Amino acid sequence: MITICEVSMKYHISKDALRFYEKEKLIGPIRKNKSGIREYQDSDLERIEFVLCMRSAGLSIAVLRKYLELYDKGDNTKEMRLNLLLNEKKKLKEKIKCMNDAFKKLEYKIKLYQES
Amino acid sequence: MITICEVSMKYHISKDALRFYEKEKLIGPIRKNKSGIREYQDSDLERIEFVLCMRSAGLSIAVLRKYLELYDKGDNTKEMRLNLLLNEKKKLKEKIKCMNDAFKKLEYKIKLYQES
DNA sequence: TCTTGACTTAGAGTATAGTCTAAGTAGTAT
DNA sequence: ATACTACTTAGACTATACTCTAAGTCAAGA
Repeated sequence: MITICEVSMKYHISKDALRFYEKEKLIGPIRKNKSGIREYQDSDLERIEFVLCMRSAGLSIAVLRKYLELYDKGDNTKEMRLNLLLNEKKKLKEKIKCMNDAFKKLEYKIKLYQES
Repeated sequence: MITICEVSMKYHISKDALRFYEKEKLIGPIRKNKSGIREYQDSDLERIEFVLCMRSAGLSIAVLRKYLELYDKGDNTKEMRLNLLLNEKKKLKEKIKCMNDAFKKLEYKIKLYQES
């Protein structure tokens, strides 16, 4: 049972973003106390970690919602989920390759500056 | 002397984006013929390649404009340009590391699916 | 009791990076 | 001459992912 403020600090993400992710069904619905205040459980935190990790990899809100929707539908969506993940993995691999290439070019450009 | 259509196909980028980059001062101003049609020179293409490469690395339009602005101002902006590039390189390195971590987690997740 | 501060909501606003539309022009094909 | 196609412009619109605002509730401290 940890508050939105604590979750926000723990993961360096805004409270607004946490509520936004909940509205977009990436997490939650988070349990609320009698005053309507969110109380995050350990299971919520795991899901938040997963979402943040995948977001940092560039997976879109829409793709994550799709995945988590399937997940919540149960076991017979496993193959669809796997395919979705494989597809995202492929895209991510491309992207990383692309960024590595750009990184090398940037390094080279910097080297030229430092030589002159 | 190559047309916007050819440049667009060569680099797999829309004609709108090419005009947008020009408006944002990332490229050009591109020479135009007496009818007002753009005619891209080799030097334009080099700049386009640089811009696309850096965009694929995640450098923002604003950062690129800043860099190219300094570049067009001449030699005494060299140190500022170098610092700008070093800063972007640092950010890029972080981002790539972050994406690699996420990639590994994605792979692990996929492995779990494939084992079950 | 009153104020303070942190929370709540719905919905408006922002930043980034294009993308699309409308209206017009120029050169070519019939 | 007329139609067609590709180009031009300014400016409106879109998608994504938040971020902010306004109005209100609740619990605790002075």
